[in-house]
Amino acid sequence: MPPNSSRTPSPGPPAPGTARPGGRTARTRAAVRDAVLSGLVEHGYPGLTVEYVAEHSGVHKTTLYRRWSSVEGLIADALDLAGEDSWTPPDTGTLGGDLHALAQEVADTFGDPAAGAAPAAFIAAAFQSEQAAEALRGFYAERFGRCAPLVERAVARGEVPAGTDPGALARAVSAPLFFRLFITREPLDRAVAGQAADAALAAARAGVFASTA
Amino acid sequence: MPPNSSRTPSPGPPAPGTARPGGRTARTRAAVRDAVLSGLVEHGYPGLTVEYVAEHSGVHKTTLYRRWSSVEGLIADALDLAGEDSWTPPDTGTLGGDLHALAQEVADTFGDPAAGAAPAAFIAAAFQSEQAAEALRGFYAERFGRCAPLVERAVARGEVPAGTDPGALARAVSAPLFFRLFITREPLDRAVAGQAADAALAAARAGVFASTA
DNA sequence: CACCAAATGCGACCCGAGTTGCGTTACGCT
DNA sequence: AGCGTAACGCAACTCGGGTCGCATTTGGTG
Repeated sequence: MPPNSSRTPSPGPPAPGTARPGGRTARTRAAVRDAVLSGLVEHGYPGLTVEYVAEHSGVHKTTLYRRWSSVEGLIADALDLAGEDSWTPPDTGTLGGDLHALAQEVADTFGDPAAGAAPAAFIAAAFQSEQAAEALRGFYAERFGRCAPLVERAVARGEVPAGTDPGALARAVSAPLFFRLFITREPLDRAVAGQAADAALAAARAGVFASTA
Repeated sequence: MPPNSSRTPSPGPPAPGTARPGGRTARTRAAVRDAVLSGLVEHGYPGLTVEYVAEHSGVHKTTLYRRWSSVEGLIADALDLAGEDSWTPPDTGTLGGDLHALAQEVADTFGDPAAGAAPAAFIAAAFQSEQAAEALRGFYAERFGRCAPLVERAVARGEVPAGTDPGALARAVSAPLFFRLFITREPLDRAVAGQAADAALAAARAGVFASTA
């Protein structure tokens, strides 16, 4: 089973038996996604237009509207691609170290305009289209799932209570950072990232994220 | 000094001595802001158009573009109005109670589509225009400032260490909620809100938000 | 290899957001 | 009360996003 879970009928490898998974369609899709990503870093989300993608991908405007229907659809598809990477959570030996590394990773990503443009666009697109919102939801669910081993190691070491919810802890680390970046629009430095990690760690130790006492 | 701090030259009561703070301009501005808010709850941010505001406010399209320049400008101005309310943080007698009440308030606001439409639009607009982003920044800075007494009371009661940063604590409560709402696009129930309050409380007790030890 | 359907290319068209120039109204001041 | 100017109303225009109908290519299939 391909990492692309099904969504709307439009994009994605059209189910291994149906239609034509052939070469041209795949080539088109890849070219389009490259153009979308380069467009995002170049003009940002507000400046990304379907016509730009058409020119820089060699795919006709009509085709883009037919298969992706809008800029948000293009971004949602690009998000699927982004979710297929091989990222794994840090493993420093201690929970505190892992959480700090995780927070710094987020801070560094959005500190670099080029690296942060695409993720920011994904979040912005979710305001405009339910399709993009669902893609985001799936992306983060899968991403937080990858953090489970990190928490299990900490439980095994006795750093946090048994029954600690991995997802809740992972979310607790990221939330303050994204909050500052995209809600309150405040600057994000390493001190804030460290504080977020510390706060999540303290809450986890107190058993706030443990289901069974 | 009016609660409207100055920003771009365009909107806002034009400084009590200059130009003409007169009746028509003020009436126009009020009518426009009403139309913006009703438009947001009716069509949401993606569907809010300048022309809609023109029709429902009785103010001509040209005037809107002249004074606010775009939909994002209109929203930024409406945000200033929203910041002028008389909201005060809860006071239940205990820090835990206050934080829980705060979290529930956020959850309830965004649980109601009508009440949540405008705030969500403000956040969305900040992705499109720096003017809206700065308005948001100011709004939340002022809002978190109002939470200072809440934390001071807790310090006086000995519930959290002296030197606990009020802003950091207030942010810690809201962050997980907004994170779920607008970043990961996950549903938000009362249990999650309660957990956010508990996590912030645990971190505060552990001294994570205290500057001096 | 020939055929059919899916997928793409292509240009013309429509519509609405945003702009411009000018005339009109109303506020503020003497 | 009367004047000057800021603020607003108005209609026409431009321009780019998005759509439509049809021709063309591509890939799977018997």
